[in-house]
Amino acid sequence: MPSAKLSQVAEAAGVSVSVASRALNGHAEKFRISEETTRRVRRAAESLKYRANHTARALRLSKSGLVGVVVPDLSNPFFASIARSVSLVVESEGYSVVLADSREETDREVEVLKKLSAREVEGYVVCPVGRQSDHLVEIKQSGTPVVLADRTFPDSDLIQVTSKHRLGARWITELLLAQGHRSIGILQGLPGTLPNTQRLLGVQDAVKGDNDAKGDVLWTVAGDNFSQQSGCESTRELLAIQPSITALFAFSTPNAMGAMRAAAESGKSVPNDLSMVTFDDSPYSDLMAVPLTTVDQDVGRIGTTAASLLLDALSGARKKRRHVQEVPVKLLKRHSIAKAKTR
Amino acid sequence: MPSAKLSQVAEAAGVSVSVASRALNGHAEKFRISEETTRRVRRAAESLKYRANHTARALRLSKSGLVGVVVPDLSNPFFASIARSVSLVVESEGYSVVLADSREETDREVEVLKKLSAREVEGYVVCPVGRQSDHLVEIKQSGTPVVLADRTFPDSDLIQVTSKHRLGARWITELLLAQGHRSIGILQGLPGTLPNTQRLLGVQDAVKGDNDAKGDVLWTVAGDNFSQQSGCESTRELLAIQPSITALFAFSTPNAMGAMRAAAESGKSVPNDLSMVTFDDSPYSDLMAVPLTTVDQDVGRIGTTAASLLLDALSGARKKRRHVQEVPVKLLKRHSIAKAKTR
DNA sequence: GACTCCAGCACAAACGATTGTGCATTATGT
DNA sequence: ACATAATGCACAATCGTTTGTGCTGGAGTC
Repeated sequence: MPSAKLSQVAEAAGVSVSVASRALNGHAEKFRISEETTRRVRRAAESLKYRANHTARALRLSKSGLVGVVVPDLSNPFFASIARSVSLVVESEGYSVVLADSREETDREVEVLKKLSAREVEGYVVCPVGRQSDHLVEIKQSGTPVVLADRTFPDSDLIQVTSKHRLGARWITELLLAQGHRSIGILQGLPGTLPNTQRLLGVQDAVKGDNDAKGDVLWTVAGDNFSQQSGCESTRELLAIQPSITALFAFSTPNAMGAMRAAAESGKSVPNDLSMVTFDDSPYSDLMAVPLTTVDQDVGRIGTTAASLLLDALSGARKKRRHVQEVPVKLLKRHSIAKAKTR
Repeated sequence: MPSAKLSQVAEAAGVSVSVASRALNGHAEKFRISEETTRRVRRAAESLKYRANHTARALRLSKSGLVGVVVPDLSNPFFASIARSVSLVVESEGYSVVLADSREETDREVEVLKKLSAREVEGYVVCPVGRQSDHLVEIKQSGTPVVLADRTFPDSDLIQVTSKHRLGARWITELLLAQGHRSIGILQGLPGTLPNTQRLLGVQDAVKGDNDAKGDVLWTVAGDNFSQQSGCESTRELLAIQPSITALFAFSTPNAMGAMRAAAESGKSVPNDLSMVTFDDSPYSDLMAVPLTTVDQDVGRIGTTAASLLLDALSGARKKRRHVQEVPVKLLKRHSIAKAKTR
């Protein structure tokens, strides 16, 4: 049942469409519509269950009321949570979220962005695949606000929000150092992305900041992606090349999971033979075979601040805040760190 | 940069808008546009980077090209995966997904559905909160296709897709019975919802089908929701009232997690003192302290079949298939079942 | 009583596409 | 050569809103 049109409301109220429109949109005073007429229109609208046609309005105002959210993988709870908070926030301002999944492929990312732009979304929240930002700044320059979340490009002047990766990595590395670990394996995320480089820096911060830890050796290895699979293989490799490591810092939980499997294969027990920590918490981390000590990102907050930054941009508010926002992280100490054995 | 309008393309090609429109939409032959003209229009469109304005087209054709997806909680990987597959599938037909999260509240569900209808979405995939379906059949009757996923209402004639809950529950219960368990606790999901009742039936099927298992006792208890919290509390309660149970069947993984905690508190070890199985797999189930034996739903397939059923309905295809589709489940045998101790 | 003035509303033009119909011009048939 | 048909395109209405402007009638002023 195509709901009532404005013209029907107008007719029912005995006025013209223009009056009906203004009455319903609160422009009554500005256009000198009498209170009584306004009431009549309101009543007519209600009794006809009038709901303004978004499409028509969108066409007239060139405001679609849509914001695009694009994530690399919606089945990843991290991104799903971001999408969720964004949706919840922008919705309160009358916007709806149209969703796109880039499948971790940059090509698809630019493709879905094109599709979204054809839909005339008014703004984007995107968790970029990671290394390229040209297409994103292009969009921004074309006038549509873009806010980045998680993977960011500080060199661009895009609005962006991310966790305090560096600080978190530093903290958790300090934990490792404090337990005497001097040979630490690092399971990287996607090299070249901001979270990854920041975390690497954080690790170095910790090492440099610790006088005792001079000459510490970090062995880093990179997987192709965030899967358990890749985590397992990389760890196998690492353990083969450098069996002396006493601790492993995985940059993602699935990677850590894979690492645990690899450790088990090679007869090392966690945490006794190999301490293990990770970035990114999973909902079940504390129920794992060995509860993982992790640095936990505040996903919800990433999403909500991204959303409100976008809303600011949409309402044309000057950005009072810096163009890159960092949200705090938390250290979750559980039981995957043991004292380093003397070698 | 508001991309080129059709009128500009037309002008550039030296034709009228109507010709331009038809040329670009493949109606050239039908309306006797010469090939040469068609080519000119095409070239003009390309060089101007013309992209049809979705909004205008939507208004004219009353086809928004949008489908609404509403889920109770996007941060739950189960629903996120459904949303993802739906998005991926409908996108290939030119639709986009607009997302809504009902926060497990029926009120919000009807509210977001209203919003979506104001946006003139052409169809819905909804994972209902669970017990009420009136508003959904109402939408369907108003002419917009609705496909239900997961929680379904077989009595309505809505199109719906769900897992073989009954069969899965039967299988896994049989596993328990085969190990001699005769007193089994059941941690229900949302009572009154189809998955829940079906699973309950499946459990009974297993018991009735086993001649040895006459007089078996099932102790069921229901939590308020699918949280660990609720699983933990319910289990505490259950163990207090009925300490003799030797196995526990949780209808969701978070519930099972909570149950494990409760078991630990009361000094019972899993699976030695208490076997535990669950419905719904979590991505990390096999890395848990004790890898859980579960019946695994094929989430991706739920999503994709829901999506294609919706596409069928949108294209006006007669529904050749039954209006409720059941997708297969898989038994994942891991290590959370032990032989029942003789009492 | 003729003047202005203002309240209160209606008209009509957009927004950018699709589509039924009309009008030339050329081609065909006899 | 004349009627007819086919070809190739342009006109204009339409989808449902919003909004700049114009119109009307009654009150107020002198």
